[in-house]
Amino acid sequence: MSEKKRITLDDVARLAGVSAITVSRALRRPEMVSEAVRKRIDSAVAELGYVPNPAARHLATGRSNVIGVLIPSVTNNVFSEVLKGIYAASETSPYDVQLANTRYCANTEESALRLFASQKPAGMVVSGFDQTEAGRKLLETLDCPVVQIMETGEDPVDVCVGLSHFHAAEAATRHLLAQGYRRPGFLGARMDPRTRRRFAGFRAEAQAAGVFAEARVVTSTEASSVTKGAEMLRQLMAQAPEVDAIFCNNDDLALGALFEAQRLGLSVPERLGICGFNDLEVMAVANPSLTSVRTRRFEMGRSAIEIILARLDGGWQGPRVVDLGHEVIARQSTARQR
Amino acid sequence: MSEKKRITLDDVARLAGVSAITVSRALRRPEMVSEAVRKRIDSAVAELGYVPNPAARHLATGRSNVIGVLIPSVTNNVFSEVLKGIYAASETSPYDVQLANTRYCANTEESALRLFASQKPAGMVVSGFDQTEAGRKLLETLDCPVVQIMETGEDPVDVCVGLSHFHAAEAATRHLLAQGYRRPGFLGARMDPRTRRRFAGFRAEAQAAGVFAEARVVTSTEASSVTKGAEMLRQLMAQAPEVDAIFCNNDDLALGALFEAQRLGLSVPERLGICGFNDLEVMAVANPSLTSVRTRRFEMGRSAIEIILARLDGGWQGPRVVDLGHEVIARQSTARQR
DNA sequence: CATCATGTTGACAGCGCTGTCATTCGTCAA
DNA sequence: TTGACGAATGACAGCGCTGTCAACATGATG
Repeated sequence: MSEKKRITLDDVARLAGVSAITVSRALRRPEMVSEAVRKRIDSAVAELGYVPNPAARHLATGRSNVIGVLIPSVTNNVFSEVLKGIYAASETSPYDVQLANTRYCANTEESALRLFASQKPAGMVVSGFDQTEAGRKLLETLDCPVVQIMETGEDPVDVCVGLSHFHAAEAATRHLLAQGYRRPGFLGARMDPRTRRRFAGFRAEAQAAGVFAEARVVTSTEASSVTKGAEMLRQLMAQAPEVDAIFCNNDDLALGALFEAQRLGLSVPERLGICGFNDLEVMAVANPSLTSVRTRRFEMGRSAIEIILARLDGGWQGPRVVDLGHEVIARQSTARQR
Repeated sequence: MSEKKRITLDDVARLAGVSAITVSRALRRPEMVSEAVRKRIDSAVAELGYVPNPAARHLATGRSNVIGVLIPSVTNNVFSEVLKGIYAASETSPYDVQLANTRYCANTEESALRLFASQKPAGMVVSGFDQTEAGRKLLETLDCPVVQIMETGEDPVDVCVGLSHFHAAEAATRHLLAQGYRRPGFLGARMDPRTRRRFAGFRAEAQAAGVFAEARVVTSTEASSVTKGAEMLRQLMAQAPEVDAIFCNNDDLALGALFEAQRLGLSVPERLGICGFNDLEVMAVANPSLTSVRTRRFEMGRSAIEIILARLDGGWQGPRVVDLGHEVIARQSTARQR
């Protein structure tokens, strides 16, 4: 019943009455083959249901059709949006996306990178700018398009697509101050490089206004989560009860903080203003709805792939640094009467 | 500076003073090579930083090192947990996971399957039992371990790991009834096969108790989301205001429904009981905390890969149907005074 | 001492494809 | 008419690895 034998170029060639190499050309650069022959080949391909063997192609060309993607976490909501964009853009391309999880560890990233390098990827997508030195060098010698996502930076390996977390956090803090809050605090979990830059933005803005206090900062090295947000708010209220607003380094923390504030009987936004980061879907629906900073995660993933495809196709005319920007979405959780 | 040349088996062989094939063996079946030679080879490998070329191996063996994973959605929280399990279990193995998105469409799934088939995957993970006929046949002739995840079924292609959505929904409904709710409703988005089975479980249990009413069912073909949950509750309250409890086909809907209930001034759990499905992390922290049905999604992903690895390694002694079960986690949102 | 099983190593071909030539043939200018 | 040239096609080798089988050494056996 099931024919186990693989259908090869030769089979197609025989059926079409041409040589294998011509079939190969007809498939890859149809313009090099006369129309008559191309038609014969196309119908032979269809008749036999021929599918090229990527491994053989890889071996012959020394190039794989893999686009490697290095992200710190598969589960984090933020990255899952990015991934969605990546898959959306790559689906119709002849390239395969291959994911590796760096777990927020530069060394893990480096070894994953090394593994990808051995496959001669068609392109690479990596998160941020905080590679190890060897990792960075590896990326530079990879000889394929490399897109750094999640943030913007001065000197990308090749191209980067993201936003300035520092500026975004500044804007969020500015919003809190504009709403009349005067004793802002900060909740930050995981404290990866981008979280740290957000903290720096918060601090810079708060210090400029003369309202920064170390006691109103609660951080954790653990992963962020809704539960964590609740815990951290409790801790913050214990150590700095005067706090009147919080900037959370992401939406999970903000949501957890909201729930906990309700349990503690702190009215939001009157007694406590809450601002998250990323603007996950839940923020708009929560009760009260939660202020957040919108980041364009889906677009980040999508353009990363689109840039790679454009590069591979000859041209990418865009700039080396693509800033997708940010937008503070003010909602009930910071809508205090001034 | 950067040596572009690939290091091959031959290079290692030359340095170790043996033939290429011996190096190949030392790497794949060390027990077939004498200890002295193995040591020389190992140090040559280390010295040169040799990394095997998977494409060449694939071509020579006719087998790739790819484990194909077909899931309906990359973003859905449920699958991201499963993915995490998959990545966790495959990370240390020599196999590469490759993902394809079926978008809840059997035809998309079939063509992805066809693509994978052409790569001779080492193993396949697919979601559920609702393949097209051709898809099912393809899986059967794939000649590699195939694990169906997300649900249990009578006749898996090979092995399946999941739970009975019907029974889980029955249990949730039983819980609502045991809490004294008498006019239960159902909120269901996306209505994929598993959602439908959950609905069937809800209906069966409600009908058995004589409390099922078609008017208290709200469904949608759109994807589920927190926003959707809010919308659907509003619709339900409009068309069947007598409803006193809802079973939501997943947690996003339940959370959205909770927020909307608060906005509508419906007290939870007194006026309205809410039960979700999957027990995402947020359920325990919400205020009030939300009852849900815990499913072991991480384990599903992990065991799928473990089963494949065991199969490839010679033996998988376990059953063909692995039921990971379910557990109703009762929380405040259904804790009504009887 | 011949015989044989066992353990270790190597030679060789070939997986399916493509890069690099070489070849053929028709066309057009001189 | 001739030569030159470009377009279309093909022959061949080889990408890096492994399956198969042969060769060899070793020590046990009769």
